[in-house]
Amino acid sequence: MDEDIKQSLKLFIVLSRAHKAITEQTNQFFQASGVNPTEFAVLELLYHKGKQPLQKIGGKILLASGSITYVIDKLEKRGYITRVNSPSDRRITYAEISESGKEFMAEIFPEHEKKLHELTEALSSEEKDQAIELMKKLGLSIKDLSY
Amino acid sequence: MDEDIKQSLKLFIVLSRAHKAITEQTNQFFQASGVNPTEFAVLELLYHKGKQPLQKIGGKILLASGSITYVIDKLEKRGYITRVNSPSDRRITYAEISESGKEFMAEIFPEHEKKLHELTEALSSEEKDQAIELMKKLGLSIKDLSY
DNA sequence: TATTGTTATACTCTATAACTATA
DNA sequence: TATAGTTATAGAGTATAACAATA
Repeated sequence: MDEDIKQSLKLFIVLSRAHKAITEQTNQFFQASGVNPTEFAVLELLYHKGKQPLQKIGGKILLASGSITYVIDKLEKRGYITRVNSPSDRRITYAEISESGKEFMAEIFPEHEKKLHELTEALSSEEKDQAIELMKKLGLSIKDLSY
Repeated sequence: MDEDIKQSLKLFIVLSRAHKAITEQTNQFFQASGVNPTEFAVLELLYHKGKQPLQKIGGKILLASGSITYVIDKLEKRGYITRVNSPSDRRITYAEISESGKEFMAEIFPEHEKKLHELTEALSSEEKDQAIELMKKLGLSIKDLSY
């Protein structure tokens, strides 16, 4: 039992280190591309899932409404997204990725993927499948616990 | 090859989610205990490895020297650590955990471990060993890459 | 000259609360 | 009344640069 607890701590430590090692690299890449991780997350959402109400973006990225306004303002000033009014409910504003934003993502997203591929090449394809299963199981179980 | 790239992206996503799910819980625990993750990291270092030069702490936790001063000031004000001069090199200041800091860690560290154990109980002991091996391999390989 | 730690300063990100407008 | 988004404000945390003390 005591060994089990140490094992769980160990898992947390190696998981954290692996995550940190990867995100240090990706964040550096984001920064070199002129966006921060939050902005990239918003752009990725809009790029892959289409336009979204600001409220919903806040829900996915876990940001308060005032903070969303701030992030969306920045992306809009940079020309990567536009605000679009909802015709059916005039309280709602959508954020939609612009042509310029699409070009930006079309350029950096494949690089991001490629970088991730290189960063994880220590694992074979089989090991990655194993790791995916284990991390999925772990992540999902905790999401369930948090209610 | 294209599938391999998608697989790597998938691994990054599930790894990030699992990590986020866990750290959300641990950070909440830290906050309830009155410290932030950085402060906990410093305390843990001093608790388990003994006193350290401020410079070295900054290296481990990845903080600039000015930021270290800020963090150490906070912990010192709370009475969890003390500054100790080095007799051999008068430029150096050690941070050392105080009795009060030890008591604090003696109380919360086992809780932290227990919490981690509960959070990871979706995985069997064998699965955890697998996950530990995979994450270790991944994390170490990236550290090697970053030189 | 180089290194350690401090000070002063500024910036980024996020949260909170009060507000407007719409429903 | 409740919801969506904005504005104004504040705070935490971090970085940078200039500095003093020491090596």
